Amino acid sequence: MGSMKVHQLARGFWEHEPTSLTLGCKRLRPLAPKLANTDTTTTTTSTTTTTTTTVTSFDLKSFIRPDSGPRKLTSPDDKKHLPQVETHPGGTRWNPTQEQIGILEMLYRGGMRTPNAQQIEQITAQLGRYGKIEGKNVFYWFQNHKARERQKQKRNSLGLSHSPRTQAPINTLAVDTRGEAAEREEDSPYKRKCRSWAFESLDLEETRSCREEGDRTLELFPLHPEGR
Amino acid sequence: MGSMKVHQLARGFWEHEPTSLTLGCKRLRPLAPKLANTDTTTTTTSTTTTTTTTVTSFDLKSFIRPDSGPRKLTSPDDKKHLPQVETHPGGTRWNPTQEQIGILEMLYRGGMRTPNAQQIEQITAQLGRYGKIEGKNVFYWFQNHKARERQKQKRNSLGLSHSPRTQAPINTLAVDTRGEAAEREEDSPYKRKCRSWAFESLDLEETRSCREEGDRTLELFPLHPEGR
DNA sequence: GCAAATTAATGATTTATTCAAG
DNA sequence: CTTGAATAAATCATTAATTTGC
Repeated sequence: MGSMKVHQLARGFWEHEPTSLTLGCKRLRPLAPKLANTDTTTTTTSTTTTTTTTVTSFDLKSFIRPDSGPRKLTSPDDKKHLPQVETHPGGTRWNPTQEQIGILEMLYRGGMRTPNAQQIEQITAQLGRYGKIEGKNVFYWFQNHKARERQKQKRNSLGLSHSPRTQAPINTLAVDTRGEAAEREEDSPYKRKCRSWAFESLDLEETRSCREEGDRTLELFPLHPEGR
Repeated sequence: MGSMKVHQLARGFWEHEPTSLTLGCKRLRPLAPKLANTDTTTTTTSTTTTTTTTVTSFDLKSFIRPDSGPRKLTSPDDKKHLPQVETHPGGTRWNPTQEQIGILEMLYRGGMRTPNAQQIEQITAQLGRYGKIEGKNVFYWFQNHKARERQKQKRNSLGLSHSPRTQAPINTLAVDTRGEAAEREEDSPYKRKCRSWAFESLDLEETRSCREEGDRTLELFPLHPEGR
């Protein structure tokens, strides 16, 4: 469940010791035909690794072609998933509970627009009490909410007040269903703050393959399968 | 240097154990006036900690207002940084070495456009051999390079060939200074892949304040000061 | 009443712009 | 003026609502 590992293995990766990258963990890609050209399989991800060869040097080939590739190989039954996609029980995307949304809206009304990493962590921690949630969800929520409030407001101001003015100062009374009053504030577009950041998931399959002990895979977030 | 901690403290945060979150590390927000009523405590549970008072409830106030706000409090000397921003010696932003760029361009020419988290890690690790670098740099590089190659190409096609055609098939001979041939490929805008993710930096000031031991702050990336 | 078919919301990504360090 | 960094806008893709036919 929601957890992140980032221990051993992660350290190895991120700290990029000048050594050979210790790609110790194989990464066996189930599919990945040997031909490898065009390939479009979507997901696959990975690094590819032309399978076998150990890898110790940079080996550019293994990087290119993030995904995509001919789906041959799988032959008959195709990618009808089923015995595959089961890795994560719940669903693919975050489905906020009422409490979570309530809190988020409160924060938004309070003036929060682009929380920084630390704030996101805390919010995530708190919201986690009401249901599964990750930091990225919080980040995205604010991004989306901000954008949509903005466009909603624009629509309104254009919709029922013909004069091009009355843009900023007046708090549009054309409220929608929910009270979404406070929006003015000092939204200040472009403020050049620091931004939230982190690398996530990777790919379920791959990560799985690396699993040896039971807790040192690399995943900052509870990698949700979504092979999207 | 480039490393990420994410150990002790981080685990506590991200895993959001239903317990009290142990926000041992203060977090004192310099600003954030005391007003605050409206409260709406909702949740309860720790986190936050408006400065001194221990705090045990959600306390939204401490979240809002990522930054900005009346900078009173700090009183005289202000946030003139200086003795503060020193955490990272070098400069603020990544300054790629020739080798790093060479490799990145190779990858780009090889067809890589939007590497996923795992790829970014590996690339970062390798490029780290030639100089300080973080995953976000790699991420941004690809993003920027892709965008700029695109606009450059557009400029060219419009600039020196009037016929709206000759857009795709021909490899524009109007090369700029550097060889940037391969650009065609199947760039496929919008592919809905999985994306890289991670939370970063936070804020120098705040993070610093948390510092107690010497290595268990929360920062997935070597927080670069840039108080931007 | 229910379940497939549609539509409305909105979570998640990618692309376009903008800012600013060097 | 080049380009790393960050934000905003545009999109895609799911999921929940809502409607419709039985």
